[in-house]
This record gives sequence, C-alpha cells and structure tokens, in this order.
Amino acid sequence: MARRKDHSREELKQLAIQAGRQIVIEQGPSALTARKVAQAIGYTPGTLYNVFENIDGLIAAINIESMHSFADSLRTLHQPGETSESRIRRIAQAYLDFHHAEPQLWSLLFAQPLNYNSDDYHAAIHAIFDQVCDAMIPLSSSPTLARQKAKILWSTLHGICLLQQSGKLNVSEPDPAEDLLTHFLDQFLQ
Amino acid sequence: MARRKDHSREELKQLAIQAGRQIVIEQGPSALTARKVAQAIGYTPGTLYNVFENIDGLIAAINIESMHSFADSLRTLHQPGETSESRIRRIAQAYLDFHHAEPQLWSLLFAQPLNYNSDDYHAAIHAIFDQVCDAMIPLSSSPTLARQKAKILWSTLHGICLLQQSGKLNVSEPDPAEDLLTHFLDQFLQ
DNA sequence: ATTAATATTGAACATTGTTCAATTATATTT
DNA sequence: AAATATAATTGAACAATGTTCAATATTAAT
Repeated sequence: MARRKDHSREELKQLAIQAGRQIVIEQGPSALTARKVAQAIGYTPGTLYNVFENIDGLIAAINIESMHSFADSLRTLHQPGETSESRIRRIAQAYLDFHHAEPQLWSLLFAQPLNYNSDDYHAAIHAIFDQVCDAMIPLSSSPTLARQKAKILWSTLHGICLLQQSGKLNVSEPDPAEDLLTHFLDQFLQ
Repeated sequence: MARRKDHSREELKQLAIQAGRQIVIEQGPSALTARKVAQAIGYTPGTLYNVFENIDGLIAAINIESMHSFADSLRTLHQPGETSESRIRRIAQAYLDFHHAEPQLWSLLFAQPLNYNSDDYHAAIHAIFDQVCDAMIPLSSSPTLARQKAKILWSTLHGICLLQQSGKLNVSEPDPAEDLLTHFLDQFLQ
C-alpha cells in the first residue's frame, strides 16, 4: 500500500519504461495508457505520476531508450577502414532496418508529434545525429554543409518510412523503401 | 429538435468541415473534438455521427479539402513554357509555403498518423501526386523512375517540414528549411 | 514506543469518442 | 384535415482516457 519500496525510484522508472516499450511493440502507441503500464508493473496509475511528470514523460523516456539503442547500433556498425560513402549507406540502411524491425517503436519516436524537450531528449538526439554528421564531413567542403547533408538525409529517411507506414509508397505502383533509398543515395552521394 | 432540415446532409457536412478546419487552424489538431465542432455549427455531437462515420471521418474530410486546395494551387502555379527543373522547384517551394501558411492543417494532414482509406482520400492524394509525377517525367528515363523521383521528393519535403515543426532543424545550428530544400534539389535535379 | 517521513493507493474529476432510445418536425396517406 | 409514416435531432448515458490528491500504510528516525 505505501512505501513498499520493492523498487527504488530508478528501478520503478526502468520497469515502467520496459513495460511501456513492450505494450507499444505488441499493441501500438495508442495502447500505451497509464493504467495499462501501471498494471503491467504491479502498481497503480498514481505511482506512475510520482515517477513521471505525465504520460508524455513516459513516452519521452521510451523514445530516449529507442534513440540510445539505435545510436549504439550505429556505433557497432562503424568500421574504421570504411569509405564515407559506404558508411552513410549503412547508416541509412540501419534506419530502414530499425523501422522494419520495430515499426511501433519507430512510430512512437518519429511518427507521433511529441514536443517534450528535456536535456536527456536532446542528448539522445545528438547521440544519433552527431554520428550522421560525422560521417558526412569527409564528403562535404565545410561543417555547415555536412550538417545540412545530415539533416537532408535524415529528412528523407523520415519521409520514406512515414510514407511506407501509411501505405503511400504504393501510390500508382508499389516502390520498396530500399529502392527509393538507393536511388536517392546514388544521386546524393555522387 | 428533429428534422429541422435547416441544412441538407451535404450542407451539414460542409459546415462541419469548415468549422473543424477553423478549429484546427486556431487551436491545433488536438482541439478538434466532436463536441466543439457540433457546438460551432449549432448542432449536437449525435448529429455529427449521422454525417460522418466517426471522428476520423471528419478529419479525413478536412484533409481531403486541404489536399484538393493544395492540388489547385499547384495547377495555378503551372506555366506551360517553364522548364521541368523550374517547375519542380516551384512545386517544392509551394509545399514549404503550405506548411508555413497553415502549419496546423499541415499537421492534421501529414504529421498525424491516420489510416482512413476511402476512394475520396485516394483520389485527393492522386490529385497532388500525379502532378508531381508529371513534372518528373521529362527529367527521367522511364515512368518508373519518374514515379520514384516523385516519391523521393515527397518524402524529403515531408521530412524537412516534420523536423522543422519539432524544432529538430535547429540541432547543432539552425538550418532554414529553404536552404535544405535548395541544397537537396541542386543535387536531385542533376 | 512514539513520531516523522514518504511511498502507494484508489477514488474522484474532467474530457474524450460513441451509441441509441426517445422526441419532434416534416411528408405522405387517408 | 386528421392520421400515419418517415426521418432528423437530441441528449443522456457508457467506457476509457489523463490527472490529482486526501487518505492510508509502511518504513525510518527519535
């Protein structure tokens, strides 16, 4: 009932994040409710509001984990001897892979408009973006251009997955996301 | 109270669409509730459900209007003597202009995951997409490639506006959407 | 043992989308 | 003109949402 302290505040946060993550994976972003998460971890809704400011805070925490996980996979993927072009191509493919492997987590992260700006959120974005930016530097004549290229690539990846998710890549005729990405990169990396 | 028939079914639909549109423009997508729309047109929520299947049906109707309006603006913009490259650039700029002029309508249309597939919705998408596709044909060696180019351009525009809306074009340093678009098109239209 | 501090609850509130029997205004028929 | 049929509109009701917070129960400190 009170002060069970089965789990520390931080443990509780992690429990909620993992439970929420699983709910999103299995039932989609719209199934992520305070009551469901609370029940999944054996607590009540009120407790969640002791740990998170509100439900967006929980969403943000799940997203931050998704971003760090993706950032890690980008780091794993990086091979020192690789050409910049190959590195970019593999980063881009990793993005599509993430979307394909976890479409619901991707939706929570990118397809749902959420404006929750914390330092942690900002840091998680940078953990990804800085790697993309880095990879662009050898292909660009200035850091500014590299940053712009990184943002363009990111925008295109976003857009492709967004259109794919809503079935709009099938307008007229179906075009696989991979084909569009290849076509795009062939020009973009010329 | 009953069978007032102040308005025909079609008039009622138009009233609801316009009222809903205005609510979205002024207060954003999350303010679009059945009760608010009903009150704005002097009816009750129940009546709305006589006209639309559900709230997503109303959202879809507003989106369809947005799309046809945008498709019209693309047609207006088209000048026969123009080069294909210039035409594409102006189409792309028109997209950014729409986003800038009506960010809330844009959000309802593109940034909110909505899977409402009706023939009307499909037709409205084509009213836009076919023009983009058309414009790409002179720059492509096949209709398939033109269609892919159109989808890539569309994806990138989507992504740029999405990132801009969530402030993520300001990561590291701010980059105006127009600059990114120019940079992208300079390579994409080679 | 008593007290203080705090983690947890669970009921409550406002808002959502949505349904549908009841009601009432208009058409149609007699 | 009266009676009947049809259909538009209501508004109360339901379930589910996020969120709050006084009450309560458990642990820590005295």
